[in-house]
Amino acid sequence: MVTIYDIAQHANVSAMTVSKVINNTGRISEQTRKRVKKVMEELNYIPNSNARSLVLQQTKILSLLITDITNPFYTSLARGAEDTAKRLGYRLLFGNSDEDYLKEQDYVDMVLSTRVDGVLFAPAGDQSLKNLEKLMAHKIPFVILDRAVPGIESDIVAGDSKEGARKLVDYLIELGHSRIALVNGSLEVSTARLRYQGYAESLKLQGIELDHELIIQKSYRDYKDGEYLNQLLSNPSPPTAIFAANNFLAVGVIRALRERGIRVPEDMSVVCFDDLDLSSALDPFLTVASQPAYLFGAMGMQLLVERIQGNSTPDIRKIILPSDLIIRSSAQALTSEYV
Amino acid sequence: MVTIYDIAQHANVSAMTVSKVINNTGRISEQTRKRVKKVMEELNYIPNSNARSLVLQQTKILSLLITDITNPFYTSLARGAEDTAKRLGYRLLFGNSDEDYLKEQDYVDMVLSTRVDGVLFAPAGDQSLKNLEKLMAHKIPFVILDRAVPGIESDIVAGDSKEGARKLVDYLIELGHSRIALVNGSLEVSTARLRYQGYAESLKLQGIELDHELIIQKSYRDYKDGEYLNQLLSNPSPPTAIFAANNFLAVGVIRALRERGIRVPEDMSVVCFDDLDLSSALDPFLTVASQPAYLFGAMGMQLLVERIQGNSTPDIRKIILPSDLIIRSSAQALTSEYV
DNA sequence: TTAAATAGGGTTACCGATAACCCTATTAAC
DNA sequence: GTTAATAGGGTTATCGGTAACCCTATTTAA
Repeated sequence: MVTIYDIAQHANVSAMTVSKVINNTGRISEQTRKRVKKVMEELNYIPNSNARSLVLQQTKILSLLITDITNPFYTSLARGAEDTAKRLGYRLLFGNSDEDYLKEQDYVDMVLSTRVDGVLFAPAGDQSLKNLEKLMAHKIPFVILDRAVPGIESDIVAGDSKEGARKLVDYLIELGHSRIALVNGSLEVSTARLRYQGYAESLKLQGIELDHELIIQKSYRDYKDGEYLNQLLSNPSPPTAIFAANNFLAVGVIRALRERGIRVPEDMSVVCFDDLDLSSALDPFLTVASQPAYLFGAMGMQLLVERIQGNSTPDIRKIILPSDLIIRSSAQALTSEYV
Repeated sequence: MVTIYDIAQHANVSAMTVSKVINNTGRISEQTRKRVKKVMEELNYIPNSNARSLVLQQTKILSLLITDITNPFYTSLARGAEDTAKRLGYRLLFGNSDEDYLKEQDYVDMVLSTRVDGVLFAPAGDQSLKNLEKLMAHKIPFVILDRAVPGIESDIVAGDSKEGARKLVDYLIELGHSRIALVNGSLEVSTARLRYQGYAESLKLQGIELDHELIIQKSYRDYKDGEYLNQLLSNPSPPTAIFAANNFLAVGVIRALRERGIRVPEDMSVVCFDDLDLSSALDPFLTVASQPAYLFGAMGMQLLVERIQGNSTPDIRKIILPSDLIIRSSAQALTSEYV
């Protein structure tokens, strides 16, 4: 590999002069500058950012950790983060925790040893606390995305899960439903808790009693097994609508319903959090509370870089992005079947 | 940040001894080893991989470049690559070219300055040649994914685009269609060329004349504008089926058809390359030639690491993964409307 | 005319880790 | 009892780049 010393030799200057040309610092005559640049091109010089990082104590690498790279919500978020990072002159190291604390921990160690300048962190859940504390202990700036973690005070970009849930459940109630099931993620995840709260509040405000028999808890990821539906359906007074706490769970619910010969929305209404992008483009079917995923990434990155460059207030900033009720056809009025 | 010198001081040994403990090299007594390890834990030591990379001349970072992070094909591929990289002890730097040669070039420069050990490269198209040559000039090992680039001889993992296209078109012909349109990606992309060839061959073998009026060329990404459909539909003898060269194009085609009040499959059959994962799970609708995306990433990564570690033959390896015809309901027999 | 300022560029030490080699007590061998 | 091995650990140079400081010739100001 070509180094500044090679350039220096060919251009008949010192290595320091080459460094100055590269960084546009110091005093260099136009003549030498041109000569050096020419040699750099001829030799195809590419700076070694490891060496540079070592002395500058900054890598210009940021890192983005998401919990599921196959979920369209996170890929849109990733695109927002990447676009913004690039615009601001940073490289981006991706990581995928698969909702697994151990993978997350591995990833944190890796990130620390890479000495990244900052981390955009979508936590797997409350137990991510330990991993985030590790980042803090090493003074790595980070911004949390999507899921708050109790015990951590930091910049955060999240959605309004409670409000979104309320919108969805309100909508179902408006349609005449009162037996509404909730298929939720783990309560170790803040968004699942908030969506539960939104669900509960909405019911309460409408005078509908909360029935714990109608609440299922799963993981946001394992949507394939629809076993739990049997429990819901064998209820003496089964639900007429299901609120799935995220897109994957909704897909699981709908598949499982269809396998049992239950039609959506004719026999069962289904709504969920997070849109399905391509799916919805292909077939506008699912009624959802859609979150501006791209913005999550873009704004998070913006906050992170501001924090790193020190041109943000020391105050912690919490950005809550609204979600949007998109009414399509997976839920219908309960009375319509009698029409 | 804690360094080996801090550890050395606290443990009352030299920095070299610490290094030896970390790497399990040299001769160190069990006693000192334990003492050093204890200090490392107490001080929360994390090795600086930049410093290590500098002297070892290897970073243990690999890089994955894809052309569209929102396309489920590439995210599955990415997951395969990441899982495998992790298993083999490498970190992964992601990049997203958005099918743009310039972004791709930026990314190559970044990758070079990071001194990654190797690159998994899904080229934007034939003009990626220049970017790949740059990697070669700097002796960075790489494996090409998905799209061959004329002029580059390297390890590659790709799908059997011609065969997949043939299967799809054969199937349409079997269903009685003979006016079959092709909505293709840019011919600067090898997969688009091969899918065209498969299409053409299939028609020829069945004695159907190829009609250039039925062939549309777009980019794999810009599926939103359905303008071209007007051209197809105003044909004196319009198509009864459309073969879209990838999933995004198919979504665009179907949306545009529906906007025009044309039903799929009743009025128009549609098939395409690449599955839609979640979409298909939700609603098994699109008939597709599905590629094992995860395997693309996993095998590519495997090849790359073997190449880097030098335990592969010097011969170039080309792995062609088959695609699978999945018959669902977006295409139907032409005659059925007369039934 | 002379001192001070400036332009243009070089020296040196250091970032954190490792390779290659060296040194000194023990221990083993004869 | 002496020599050769070996265990256990230290020294030094180096990876590629940059900060801080230094040096010298020319220019500028008085």
